[in-house]
Amino acid sequence: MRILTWNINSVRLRIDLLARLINEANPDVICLQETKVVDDAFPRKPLAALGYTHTMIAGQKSYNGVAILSRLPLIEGGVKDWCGRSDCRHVFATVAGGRGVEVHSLYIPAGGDVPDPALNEKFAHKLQFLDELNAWWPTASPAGRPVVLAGDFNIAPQEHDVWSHKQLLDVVSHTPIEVGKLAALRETRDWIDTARHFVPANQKLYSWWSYRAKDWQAADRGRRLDHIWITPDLGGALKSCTTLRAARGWEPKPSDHVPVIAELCV
DNA sequence: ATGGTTGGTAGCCAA
Repeated sequence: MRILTWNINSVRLRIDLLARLINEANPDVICLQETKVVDDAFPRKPLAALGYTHTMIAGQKSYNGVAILSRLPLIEGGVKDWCGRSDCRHVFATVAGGRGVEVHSLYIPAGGDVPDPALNEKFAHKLQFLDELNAWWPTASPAGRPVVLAGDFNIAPQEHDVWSHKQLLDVVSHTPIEVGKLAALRETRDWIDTARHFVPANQKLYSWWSYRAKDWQAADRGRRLDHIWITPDLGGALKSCTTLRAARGWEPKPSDHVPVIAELCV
């Protein structure tokens, strides 16, 4: 089973790039973030024509929005709300058949610009969101069920998940407080970071490059914000994890995030 | 030190 995650930054604007991605990566399950569309206007028809007839979608006007698209039937799915908001950042569903893998598409708040929760409500929201996830995961989903947690976490946890560790220590996405909370989240289930399972910690690895750079490829000031985590019971099934760096240059109008794909023998 | 771009949607807000 090939599971892909992508912050698509508008599913309607990039439906043709999504078709290209499907053609190149051949995923069975697709987790999207920042779909930016209400459910009634989600482009279901072109995706059904490509074989993705099973969907779990939570969207709203203008902002956020997550989805799971699958070739295999989805069962027992739902939407999770955090921080008392219904802002469409988390959907989940179990993929029928095989080992019954539970897949989550997650969009953690970006957190604004100022890395101080007392001065910046968005950063406070991000930290509270992480605290609530940390409290929930130890009790979530039935024991014994394998889980894939995929999405835009908006945090680059390791030194070489950013272009300059020193220069980004005070930049939201790489500050010690949020990195610490993400480390706590990893401990809730002993999650395996699938990308780093295959790429050594001393090697740079990014999934996002800002639109603001004149030449993203030349500057290469990226961050690894997009992740696919799996529970340890899937460790033996993990065959590969690929970050599609080339997608940052796809025309027209690439997303600022690139897809990440994990391959599991389940 | 600062500003740089993009998407959704109609004013700026969010990333």
